[in-house]
Amino acid sequence: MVRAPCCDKMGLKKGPWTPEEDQILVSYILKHGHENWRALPKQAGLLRCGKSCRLRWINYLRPDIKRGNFTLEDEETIIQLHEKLGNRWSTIAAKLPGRTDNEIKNVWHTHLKKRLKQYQTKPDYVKNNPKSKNKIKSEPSIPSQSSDEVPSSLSEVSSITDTGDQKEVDNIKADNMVDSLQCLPKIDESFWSDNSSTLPLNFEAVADGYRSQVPMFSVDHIMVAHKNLDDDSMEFWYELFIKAGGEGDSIEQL
DNA sequence: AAGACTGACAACCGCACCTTT
DNA sequence: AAAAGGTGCGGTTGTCAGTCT
Repeated sequence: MVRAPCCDKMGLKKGPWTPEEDQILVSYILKHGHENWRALPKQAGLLRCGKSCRLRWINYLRPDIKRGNFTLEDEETIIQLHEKLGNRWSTIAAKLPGRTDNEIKNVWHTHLKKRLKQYQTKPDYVKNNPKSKNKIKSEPSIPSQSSDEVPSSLSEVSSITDTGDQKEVDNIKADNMVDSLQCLPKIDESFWSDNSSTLPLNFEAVADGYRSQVPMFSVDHIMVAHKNLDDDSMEFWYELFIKAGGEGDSIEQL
């Protein structure tokens, strides 16, 4: 089946997104969700293709995205998973909540691949001598082939990919999704009246649940969903929230 | 000071898979 | 069962800021 690229249509904008476009997209998704990416730009009044909107939302605008530097632990996880899974960035991203496949892919190509290469060219006595560990503190550890030293989930993935059984890999993916969803609270009335500090930060899921169950956002819910945001980000999201039809007090009053 | 180079990251493209008709 | 359309994924490119010469 041959399909014309969706952006070939005349008049569709390409390239970097402007803050105005971001605002339109976020505001639209907060209000209506994203059931149909292809139809979304037209309905939202954006001169972009659906694919571009989806990418922008997933890689940049989604509120549950962790911005900023990767920790050493994150980097080690990526290296280990890459060792097991290869370039399956979305599967790797599923293991790192808040990180996107694109971000991980970029980090791999710009930092980790290079660093791993440097590490692998180090003499064996540097790699193997425990006393030299401090000297190479910033270097990622080479993943062990021993299953004893690999987290159970990793050895599981390893054994599955070794057999090349795609179905089982997909099952693991699905399990990861289930794990993520289990971290979310049940969204009912008590959820919205209880500002528990253990609430998750997956705003997309929270918003989806909220949209389907409650008629209008309240600023308390945004605060709950975004309790990890700094003041500037909070203000940004609050403005969008109000534009999307939300109701509530100003941030300063909370 | 200015042009060249490099690294980081956002965004695009094409393909494959999945779902719907 | 097959065609059509939508979505997700991975590879690649484009852009921009910082550094070097």
